[in-house]
Amino acid sequence: MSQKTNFFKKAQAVARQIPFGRVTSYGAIAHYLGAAKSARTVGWAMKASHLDGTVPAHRVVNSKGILTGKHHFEGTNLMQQLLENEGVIIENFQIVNFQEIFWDPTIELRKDS
DNA sequence: CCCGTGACTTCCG
DNA sequence: ACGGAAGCCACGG
Repeated sequence: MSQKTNFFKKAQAVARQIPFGRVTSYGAIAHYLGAAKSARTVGWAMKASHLDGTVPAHRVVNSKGILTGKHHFEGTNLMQQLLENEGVIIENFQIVNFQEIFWDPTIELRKDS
């Protein structure tokens, strides 16, 4: 199986399921995976996912809605531009309507049909 | 094999 | 309420 690392694979899977115009946090994904303290590893997966090009890592920010990983993207404001392009309001590299567009996998991806 | 780093979060004092 | 330290997982040297 290609599942070298469940955490990595799962984090990428969740990030990939993020709907358009929505954002989430590392902790939310980590908590959904059952490891709230492993948020850093989620960010690692984002980096790898970004290299993979199949996961919208620009939709993933920290708990404060700040584009922490913007510096890891191409250029400097690419991440912000992508989010704004989706209708996300960002000010000073921070999502203004973060709570409004926050997408929680623990709630949205609830096994509850 | 051991140590350090990293796009974070939570707990303890 | 604020500040500092620990925790967790994976990868690189």
